[in-house]
Amino acid sequence: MAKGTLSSSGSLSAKAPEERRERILRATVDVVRTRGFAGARVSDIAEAAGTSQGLVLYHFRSLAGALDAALTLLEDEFYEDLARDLQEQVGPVERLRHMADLGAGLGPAVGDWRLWLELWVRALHDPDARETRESLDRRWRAALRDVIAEGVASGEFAPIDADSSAIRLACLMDGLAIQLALEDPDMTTQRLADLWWESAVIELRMQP
Amino acid sequence: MAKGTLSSSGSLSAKAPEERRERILRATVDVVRTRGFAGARVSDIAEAAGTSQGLVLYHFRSLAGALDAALTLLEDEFYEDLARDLQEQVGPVERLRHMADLGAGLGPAVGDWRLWLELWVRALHDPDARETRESLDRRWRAALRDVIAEGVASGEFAPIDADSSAIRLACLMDGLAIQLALEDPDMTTQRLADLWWESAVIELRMQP
DNA sequence: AGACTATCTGAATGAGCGTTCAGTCCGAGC
DNA sequence: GCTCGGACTGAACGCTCATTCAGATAGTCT
Repeated sequence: MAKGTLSSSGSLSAKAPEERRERILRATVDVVRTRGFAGARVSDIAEAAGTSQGLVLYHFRSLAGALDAALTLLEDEFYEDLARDLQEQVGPVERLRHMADLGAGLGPAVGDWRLWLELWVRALHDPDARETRESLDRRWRAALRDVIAEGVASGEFAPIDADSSAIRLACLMDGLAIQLALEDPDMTTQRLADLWWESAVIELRMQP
Repeated sequence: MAKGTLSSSGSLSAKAPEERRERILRATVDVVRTRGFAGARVSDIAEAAGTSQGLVLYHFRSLAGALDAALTLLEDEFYEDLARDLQEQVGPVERLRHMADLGAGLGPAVGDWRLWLELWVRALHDPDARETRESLDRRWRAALRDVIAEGVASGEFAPIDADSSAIRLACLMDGLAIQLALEDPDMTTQRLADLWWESAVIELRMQP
């Protein structure tokens, strides 16, 4: 047997606790996704993670602690995914087109818009959530603004104000995404991507 | 004394119960506004209405019943306000401009966007709320589409597809409103109205 | 006046749920 | 081998909160 892991009798002693913690965190995200922040119970999380309620409270200090931890996990992953995804694209038009797909949920990042909705409402009453959501939005808008500014500089977009356009397009994405999250009969992922892209084309006066 | 009211000893007997009910309903809306759907307690409603908890449950069958009733009240008032408000304006440009103000909360109607956010999240998990929100959005979009179609017909707007434009502009309004509801530092009512109007001008290719 | 009903109250009930805790299990170091 | 401590469990505690209920009040009809 290889002695790769630290402890002799197996990977349980050193790895298991962290794995467990991770599982609980994932389970928390899942529960919030299906039940919402307001409906998330410790017992739900424990069940989804396949552990006892006690362990959830052992790793995180309270239910609120688990929810907060899940939130920061989401935030970190969102940013990493976004940065990595955008770097893979070349040129502002490509990048912008890709952002349309990301927002629509066609890409791997961004995740579930229902979670965003939940976060927003939590932000109405919880300062921590407010912080998280502001940070997330800032990053998303900044990414958008940078791409737009890049296109303006390269002449592919009209010389508009990148900030105004970014905020408008970001907000439009939010608004479209709401319909998607709520399963509005008039909205699909494809339609979201298309509508948003059309608006971007008009807003930035792109040439076909 | 005038004998205008039905009962002899005063207006209490015939009017008071309905007034009380109304007060409770208003109180429910207020509580949802401040505490959110998830945070609304029977005791909060009773206190805000100046009555006992028992009465809340007497008039509506349960907490959920009170919340539902408050929701339908909102829906009805929204529609009435919107219809009346738009009738007062003449011409599509005027009407559209007015809708920008309404959405921004500058007008009397529409009410508080925080309530809309709450409704959306409730709609994620509650079928009744989903129904209500879909109905509300349909009406709002229909109003928007009608105004746009009117402008297209009169030549004041470019001959675009009224449906697509309506959905885009409606969603943009939602997205902008979220930032407002969440008190995003980059958003004010005025900025919301301006940003939306700019987008409408671009989208519909209005002439200045 | 007396009975009946709608309205209203405040206390009691009981379920649901977060948190605590006493104790088990097991690897690690002496 | 023995102890120590982190990981973990499941039962128990206590609190919050929706709902129930027994009764008070007052208006209405006979």
